[in-house]
Amino acid sequence: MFLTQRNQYALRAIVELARRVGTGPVKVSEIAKAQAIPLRFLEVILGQLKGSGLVDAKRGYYGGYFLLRQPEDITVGSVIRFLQGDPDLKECQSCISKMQCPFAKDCAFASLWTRVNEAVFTIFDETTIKDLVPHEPAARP
Amino acid sequence: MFLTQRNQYALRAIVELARRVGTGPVKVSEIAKAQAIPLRFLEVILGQLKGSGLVDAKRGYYGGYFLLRQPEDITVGSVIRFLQGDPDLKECQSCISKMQCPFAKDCAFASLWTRVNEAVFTIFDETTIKDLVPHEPAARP
DNA sequence: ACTTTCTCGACTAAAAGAGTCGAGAAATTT
DNA sequence: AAATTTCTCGACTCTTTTAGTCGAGAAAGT
Repeated sequence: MFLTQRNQYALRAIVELARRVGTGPVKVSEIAKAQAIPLRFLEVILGQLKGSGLVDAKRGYYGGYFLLRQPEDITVGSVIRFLQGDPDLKECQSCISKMQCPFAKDCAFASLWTRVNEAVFTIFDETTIKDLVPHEPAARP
Repeated sequence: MFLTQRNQYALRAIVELARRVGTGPVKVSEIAKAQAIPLRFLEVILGQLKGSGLVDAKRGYYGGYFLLRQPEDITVGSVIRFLQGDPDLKECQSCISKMQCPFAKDCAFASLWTRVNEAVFTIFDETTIKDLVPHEPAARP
């Protein structure tokens, strides 16, 4: 509803990396399998994610992807902001014409969109990847 | 960002009707002109909106669309909910597979989406169409 | 009758989203 | 060095969604 399939894949891929922190680079194929994401598509997505500075990759036999920060230091907001490449939220999306909005700064729609956006990102910014890593059910003694 | 062009048209059409409350039915062509919305497209949109019980129309010479409630009694939330026809938010959009999510009710993603959705609709539900009607700049004395 | 304006369904076009593919480059192993 | 593994890059296709159009018909008013 708020995120495209692609962006959810990206988020889940990062969560998968977070789950495996400390075990060395994780192969795209492993992530794809664990998260049931189409392999070739995931390659593209992870390639993009490298540009964010949040993850990096290594090639070759022991290659794979890994996080550049601790899961608790990566917010969902930062990931989403990177993926969406901040759109011109300054522009009132609902005004008849960008240049002709007679109410400019006080446009009621603009204010509404801004408030909604802030509410959403408040939540995204206070949620970290660590918060999204599922807790394994405690092993039976 | 959150609403399609179409749904923004719908909201703006309702706002336009609100602006003209008390002046009798408003023709689609007038709304289209005032809000710079493609006429034929707006016809479709308003046709759909009739199903919401928020607006109704009358045909013929003095025909046009009009609100069935006061602008302050129509929330943005109710309009959007109608336009989007509530999607299965109960389903976790981010789990690998709808039926195979191992964390079911406690899935961290599901909780996140729910919270975001609630935050958004809290704002939408406390904003009425009246709030969106622009205040005419006070006439010079 | 005649005009106006909504009404209905089908239809087309454009854009975004999802997913695929082949060939190449860096690491590692043998 | 040769073979293997795995990431890398750009282009490409397929599908779905969104946007927008159109013609003919039905109610309301003059």
